[in-house]
Amino acid sequence: MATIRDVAKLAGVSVATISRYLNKSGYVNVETEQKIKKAIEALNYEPNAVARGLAGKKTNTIALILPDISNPFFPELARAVEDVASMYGYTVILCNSDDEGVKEKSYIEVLKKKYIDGIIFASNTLDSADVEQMTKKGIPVVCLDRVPPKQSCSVVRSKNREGAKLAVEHLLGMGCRKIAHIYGPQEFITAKERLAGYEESVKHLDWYSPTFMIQGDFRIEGGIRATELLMERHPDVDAIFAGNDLMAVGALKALHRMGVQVPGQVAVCGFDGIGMTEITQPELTTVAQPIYEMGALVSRILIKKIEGTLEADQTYELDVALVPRESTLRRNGHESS
Amino acid sequence: MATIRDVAKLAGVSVATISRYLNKSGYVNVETEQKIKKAIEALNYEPNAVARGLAGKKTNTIALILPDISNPFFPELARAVEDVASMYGYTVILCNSDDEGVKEKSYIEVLKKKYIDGIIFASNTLDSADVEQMTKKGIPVVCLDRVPPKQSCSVVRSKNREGAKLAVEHLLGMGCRKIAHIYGPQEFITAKERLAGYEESVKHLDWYSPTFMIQGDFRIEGGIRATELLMERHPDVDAIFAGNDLMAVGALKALHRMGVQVPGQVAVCGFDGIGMTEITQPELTTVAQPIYEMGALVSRILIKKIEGTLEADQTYELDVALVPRESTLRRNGHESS
DNA sequence: CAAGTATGTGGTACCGGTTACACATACAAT
DNA sequence: ATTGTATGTGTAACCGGTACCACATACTTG
Repeated sequence: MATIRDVAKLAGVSVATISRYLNKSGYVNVETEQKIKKAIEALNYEPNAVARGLAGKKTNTIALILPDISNPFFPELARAVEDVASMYGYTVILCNSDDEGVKEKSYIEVLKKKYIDGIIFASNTLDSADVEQMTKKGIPVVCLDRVPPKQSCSVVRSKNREGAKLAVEHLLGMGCRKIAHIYGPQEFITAKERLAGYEESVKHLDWYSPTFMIQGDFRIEGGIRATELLMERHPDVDAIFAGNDLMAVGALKALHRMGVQVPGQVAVCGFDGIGMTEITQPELTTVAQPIYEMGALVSRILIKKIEGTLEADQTYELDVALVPRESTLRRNGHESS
Repeated sequence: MATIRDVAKLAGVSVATISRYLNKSGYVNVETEQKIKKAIEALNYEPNAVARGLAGKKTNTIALILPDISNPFFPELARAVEDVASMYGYTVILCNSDDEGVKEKSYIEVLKKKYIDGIIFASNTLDSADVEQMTKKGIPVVCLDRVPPKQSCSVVRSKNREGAKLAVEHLLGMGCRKIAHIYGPQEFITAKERLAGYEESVKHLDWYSPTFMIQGDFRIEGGIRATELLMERHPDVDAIFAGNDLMAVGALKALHRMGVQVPGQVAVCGFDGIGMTEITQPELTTVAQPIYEMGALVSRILIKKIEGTLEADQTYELDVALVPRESTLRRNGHESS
């Protein structure tokens, strides 16, 4: 591998000139430029990114810390992040935290040592102190969907509360009368907000009772168990709004096992808009987040922060959209109990 | 951030000694060791990975090049790769090639400049010349499921041909009489081998005809179209073996739309064992590859190659297993045509 | 007692870039 | 003629480590 000094020698100029040429910083004579071009060509020279990183403290690398890439929500997000990053010349490091603080911290340690340019957090646990510490040290951070208590970094999120309301309204519009909610772990702000949105939408209804709200775990298994519990407790529910799609899938599975017709007897609505919702039978109505857009946005924001094009930290709230599918399809408003 | 020179000064020794201490290379007196420890503690010193990379040409970073992380086969794989990598102190860079040679090459360029320690290819296009060129330059490469023509690197794959036979035998055992196959793009060796396995298993049967083999695209959409075509051409098939799970899902969808009962009228079997197979209705029988194990293995092999613990390139063939589920469940052997 | 070996440490070149600064020249404005 | 500004280039320190080599001691061993 040729080095910048080889190029300098061959072109008959100094390394400084080569460097200026490469980075388009400072003056370079047109003729000199030609000579340099030829030399680079001849030597097949490629500047060494590590040396650049050391000298310039910039590695063109960002990290994406998420709970688990095998969670179906994240692949699309990761794809978006990487697409945008590579468009801007950045490389993406993947980290699975399992939502464990210890793992997150240890990743951060390593990433700092590697002069990573910035971090995207789609993982939960770290508090605003951690984030502040990062930004203090000059490492830009952008959070996704999980807000540190005090606003200490840019955040991209979507309208969970509104989404939950959309879901409830849709179900009501479909003629459902008793709508239960399976909510996710309350450490997750998304779970909390969706629950809040649900509660707000239904608390004024005459059938309302806290017993219609059941805890799940944001995974299929938890959706199954919650549904079993729910149907035992309230055989009269005619709709389930799950806090995410995985639990909705669980609900579908559980109902199917119990021989309950979906949407005939019970309608089911999820949240997130992951691809899975299109392959269930019946296909799942869901409140879709613009997952790809979120990833692309979060990536773009991070890069802007890195490159100094972005001033203040900001929160970006993206719209969600109800995607009506078969799992909530009812002919008219009067099939319920 | 403290540097090694700061530590040296505080501990009253030279940087060489600090370096020896850090890397456990060469002698360090026990007392000196104590002093160094204290100094490191006091300064909160963390060795700079980039500087190390430059000096030692080792970055403790590997790259995973795959077609698309949003393809449901890959998240689990990526997770396994990253788990093992992080266990050994390596960091993983994610690259989506979309199976396009241009993108692959451009990733490789960047990765080389970054002194990446090794690459895992789960992407298709590059030929053995490319791979050889890499290994010549000292960058270890391990391929997954996609074999370069000439063995020029270690390969992890699974028994596609045998898997296809398992599938056919299973379907025959379930009493199916006319088994069709939707095969994937023949650029993929996996598609080719599965098709070959199918053909071998059925060609001696009296109903055998090439018209039972239909091209798909390894995605849901292609599975749907292939199934439509197939059912039109052969309304008498009673089983579909799809070359991967996504196409099997497509088959399921298409059959459902046509009002064909699964498994009653047509049994469906997939290949891969992705999570999706458990959420379809009916749940999908599939020939499962040990996806996580494959990822873990490929990662472990790469790291061994990097660290020189591994001598010769080798091909690892992993077993597949038929996972019988509802989509092929038939009471007895005589429901067919 | 001389030579050999294990232990312990420091000096410094090097990895391959970036960049501050000094210096040189050309041309325009005062 | 003098000052100023834009253009163009080179020297060398620096980023923060690694590692080769020289050198100093302390014990063995023949």
